[in-house]
Amino acid sequence: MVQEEIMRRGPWTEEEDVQLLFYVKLFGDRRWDFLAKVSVFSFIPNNRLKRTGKSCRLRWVNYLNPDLKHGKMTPQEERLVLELHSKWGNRWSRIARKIPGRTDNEIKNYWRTHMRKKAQEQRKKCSISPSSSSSSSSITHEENERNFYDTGGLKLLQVEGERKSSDQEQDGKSMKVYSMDEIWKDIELLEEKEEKMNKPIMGSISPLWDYSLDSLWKDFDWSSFR
DNA sequence: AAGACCTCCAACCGCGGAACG
DNA sequence: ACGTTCCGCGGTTGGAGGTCT
Repeated sequence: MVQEEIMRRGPWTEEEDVQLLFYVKLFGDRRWDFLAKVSVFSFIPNNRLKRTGKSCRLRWVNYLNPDLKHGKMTPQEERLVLELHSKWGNRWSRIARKIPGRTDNEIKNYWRTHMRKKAQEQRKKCSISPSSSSSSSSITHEENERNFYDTGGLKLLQVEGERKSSDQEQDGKSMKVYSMDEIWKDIELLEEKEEKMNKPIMGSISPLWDYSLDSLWKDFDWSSFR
């Protein structure tokens, strides 16, 4: 299609963000393809959003949505991710739904980088103590690392004695680490503190976000949104 | 100082499934 | 029932910025 040829790709500009916010405000955050198509034919030349519906949705879901938190994962959130991943595996969107303000992409990225680190540390341990890799095991370190991602790092975490395994869960034995209630309580406490101090504890917010997009939120009347 | 390497994360791709005509 | 369109998900990639040597 000719239209696809003029579609922009790559990083979003601030101008595009503003345009997307405008169209989301106008049409809601559901009909992405429609939104993208309509925006291309805008009568206002500078307001034409040359992006696919898919790209628009991604930008909104992962960045522009005002419900999102930005910044580092808190220890509470990290624990929650571990807990939920051990339960559900790589069901990122499902995990994300249980962690307010975090996206599946964010959690996925977090998991990949942090769990890779853990896997590498584990690999080091393996190489230091070759006895641990018995001759009966034909699993290479690379495979081990891959297994770590695929299984949610359960095997390696078991070695570390940090977390319970889903196998155990299936056996009906539950090794208590942190209950969901405890985690949620932790988050609530943290948020309470945050309110009292009138200062966000939940991660550092990107200066760009703070600086340029803040004004956008003010301009939009989110209460009437959808 | 500078090049190599690493980490992080935004964005893309491909696929499956739901919705709709 | 079937084909088409759209949406959402999980996996992957690439670039920017940071750290190491």
